[in-house]
Amino acid sequence: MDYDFRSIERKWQSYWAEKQVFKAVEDSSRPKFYVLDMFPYPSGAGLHVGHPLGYIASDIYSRYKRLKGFNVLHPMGYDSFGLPAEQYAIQTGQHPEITTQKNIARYREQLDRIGFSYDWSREVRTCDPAFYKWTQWAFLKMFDSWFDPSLHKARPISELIARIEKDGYEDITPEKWAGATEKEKSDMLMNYRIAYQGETAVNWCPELGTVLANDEVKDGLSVRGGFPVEQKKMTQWQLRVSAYAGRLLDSLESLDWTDSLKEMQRNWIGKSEGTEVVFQCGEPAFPVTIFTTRVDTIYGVTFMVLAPESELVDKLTTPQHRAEVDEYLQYVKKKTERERIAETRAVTGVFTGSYGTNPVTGEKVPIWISEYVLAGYGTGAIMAVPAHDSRDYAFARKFNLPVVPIIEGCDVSEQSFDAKEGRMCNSGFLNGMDVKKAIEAAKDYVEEKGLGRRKTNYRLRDAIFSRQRYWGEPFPIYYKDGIPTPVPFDKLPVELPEISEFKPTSAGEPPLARAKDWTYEGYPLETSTMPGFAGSSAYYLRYMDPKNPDALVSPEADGYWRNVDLYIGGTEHATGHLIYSRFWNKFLFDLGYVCEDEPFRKLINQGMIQGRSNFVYRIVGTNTFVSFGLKDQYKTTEIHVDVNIVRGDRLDLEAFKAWRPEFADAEFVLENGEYVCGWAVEKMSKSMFNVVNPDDICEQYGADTLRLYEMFLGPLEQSKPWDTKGIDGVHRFLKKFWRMFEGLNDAQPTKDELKALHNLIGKEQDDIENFSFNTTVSAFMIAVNELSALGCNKKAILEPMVVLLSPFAPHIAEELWHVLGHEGTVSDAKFPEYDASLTVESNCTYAVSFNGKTRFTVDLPVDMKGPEVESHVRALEQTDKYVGGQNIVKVIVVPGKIVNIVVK
RNA sequence: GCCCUGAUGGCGGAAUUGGUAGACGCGCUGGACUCAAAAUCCAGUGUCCCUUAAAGACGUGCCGGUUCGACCCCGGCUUGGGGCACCA
Repeated sequence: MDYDFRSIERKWQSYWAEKQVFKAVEDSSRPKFYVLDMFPYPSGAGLHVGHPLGYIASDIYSRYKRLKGFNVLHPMGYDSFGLPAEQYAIQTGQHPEITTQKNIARYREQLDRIGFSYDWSREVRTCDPAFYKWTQWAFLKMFDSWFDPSLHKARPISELIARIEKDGYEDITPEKWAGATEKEKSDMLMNYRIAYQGETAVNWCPELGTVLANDEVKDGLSVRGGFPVEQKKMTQWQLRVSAYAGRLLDSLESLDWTDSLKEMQRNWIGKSEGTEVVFQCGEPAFPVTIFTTRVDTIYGVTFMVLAPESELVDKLTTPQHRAEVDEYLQYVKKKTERERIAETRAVTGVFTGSYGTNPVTGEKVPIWISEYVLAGYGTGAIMAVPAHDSRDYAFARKFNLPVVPIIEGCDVSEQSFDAKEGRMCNSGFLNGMDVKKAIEAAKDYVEEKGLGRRKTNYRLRDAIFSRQRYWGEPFPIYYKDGIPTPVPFDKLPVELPEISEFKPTSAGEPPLARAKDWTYEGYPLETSTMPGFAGSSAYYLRYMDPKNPDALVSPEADGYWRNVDLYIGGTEHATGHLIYSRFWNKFLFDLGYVCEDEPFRKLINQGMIQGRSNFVYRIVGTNTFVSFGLKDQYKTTEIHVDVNIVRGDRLDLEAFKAWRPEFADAEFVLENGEYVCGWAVEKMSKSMFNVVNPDDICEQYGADTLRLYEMFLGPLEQSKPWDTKGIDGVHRFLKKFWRMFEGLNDAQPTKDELKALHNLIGKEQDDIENFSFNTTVSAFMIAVNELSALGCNKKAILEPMVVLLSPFAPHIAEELWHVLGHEGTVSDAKFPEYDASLTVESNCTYAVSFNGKTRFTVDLPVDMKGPEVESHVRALEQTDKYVGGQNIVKVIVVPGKIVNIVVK
């Protein structure tokens, strides 16, 4: 009987689907385990062989956990709102809904062929109104909340109102509040809401006609599409993510994520502890607060700088300098973000004509304006210490401002001295102190004298939440007499309206402005939509209770599944989705809707699978192609050739002629009768003709082979090129395993057979827990080689082997499970018990050497590990028989060979 | 510029974390089976010296150090990948 993987896989895939084998049901008698994949955006191109890598890994882990007795939740869905579908709609007029549904169907088909153990009854789609109802709900909850800085958590806005009415809050007195109009009250509260509307400089992408979040922009270009992005001041919905910066940073500690990913988040959040200091500025003088992390350098201040966008610019510009300043502001305004990056570190600026007073020295320093100071960070104003800050230094040199060093012996003739080391000088009460001490002493001094206070700043900005687009969640907000007002919860969802065209209106309004009757109770609804990350921020919660019409997730379901135990996905979401989701979850946690503060306990980033491209070499001016080894004898051009007509770097000549009409009459210069192609590792993409479709692999080798091979390719977290060449090895292994079931018998296993099996059990358990799937596959091959060399076809050995294989190659495992005479499914089996004593021989004689010379022999159990052997030999030492009273420092064992004893 | 991260045969990669470097797979070479091919099986396969073997020497990007012992730890480079980049 041959290994007919096609019919086996078809059979078991439909069995799993019909019997709903992987349906997860809350069950408090069993421990839960939640394994999640980052759900895909269903693009038109379909899946290539690189996409399922993480899905296969998470599936193996899920199936393994099931064998270990866990109640596993392993769902899948689609992140189905987004720009590509809408861009496609604008070009073709095809409704995004239609293309999205089509792409989802195609994705599902491809996923199903690989044999995943998803509970499809829990599928979610972010573009489904029943799903985005809860995205809108969360937004309204944020609108209806404020961040209480004394509690460090979100509270209902009603509590803030009560507090204002009673005692006032910040600059809102009870009298001011009582006398305000509805509109004025709404404006005041906007400054505190977690979801709020505010005017800020935003990333505006004219080509896409929308604003973008910081993580959606790279090098001044949009991540989607690569279009230029410029800074523009606009009123937009925003989420007060920055309020959570401290908590997002602190609880990073508790997460089981890779260091590099945590580091990326730390950098993105960008905590810096410093001091705010007040300088009296202008004429007549008024206070200006600056932020610095180096108050200790305050004696070295020789000028101040304002951001061009700062409100202080206008106040501090003297009439004599007005024209010059205006000209500079115009110049800055015209520049796009991209130009700013292109002219890196071009030093520009202008003098305001005003002076500020150093509160410590009483000295007057000039106030300048420069684009190197950012309006959005700190206070938009700085004190400049050119001797000890490289940016201030460059500015001082350009505009001939004085440079005053305040650290003993530092040389500032060529560059600034930025290091926080040395001894202070020229600094009054700080003189003689070590810099690190001086930083603290200066902070204390400033606070004591009432000149300023300690302050922690974060780089993390609030998230811009509006997109001037169609294919996203509509805001449940309408404008009643110009006041943003929430649509009541029981009227959610606010469904996306049908529109005729998906472009912005000619007046530049978002596409929703085209919708007929886009109103609520006669008032206009918000016309922008939510960004892509809105729908993906809480989807993992919805999987816990996907059909619930009354809550995002019921307290029962949430209390059982709690949070994601294992999350697998790409590193590209490090500063986007993974920050927003954590923020979103913390917000819901504050309000008591979820029971865990963090959404993803452990996170693994799978590496990318790159493409391996092949090339042919056409002799210039001909239609003759020369083989790789001979190409240097001719003048050739390198042409990408479809990797699917190349096998082992040998070109299929007939397939090549049929590939493109222009190659139909191609001629070849061969070496040893073959055409050898060149190759290179590149990104997997259509244009490189190196895309390998998982469907083709499933057709040719089967899903089990694909799964094993993707894991065998290398460590999960590492990027590696796909090379179909090696796949025969794992396919051969499966065939070999299959053949072992011919002549199955009930004989008692021998010791060697048991050893091979238990070695594998131990190895697989360790490896899977460490996500080292590639070495597990190797271990399997070793075990099967050993067992087949022993001629083993005994049930007692093969039955546990089938269970061990089932997470990796589930289809063949199910089939063999039935060959062994079982009913039901192998996923109901138990993971075999590991008996360590079986994997080793009882005793072994070692030569004991000291400094390379054999001293004596000793009998030791071979499974003794280093420390055990050490204590064993130490015990021998007590008898004074072996080492002659010398002190043993360390004992090293190499099985079957030498024990090296280090003595003192 | 700063922060992560990697570098091991012809190739993908192992190495119990300081203890036999190169597991496993691919490829290659030779052999068995076959009229032949495919499939399958067996043997060999880091480099150098050598007709071969034994034996030996060398060998984990480079230079140096610690150690009885280093792919692993320390210092200094070279280089691939990723992230951040006027954040005061």
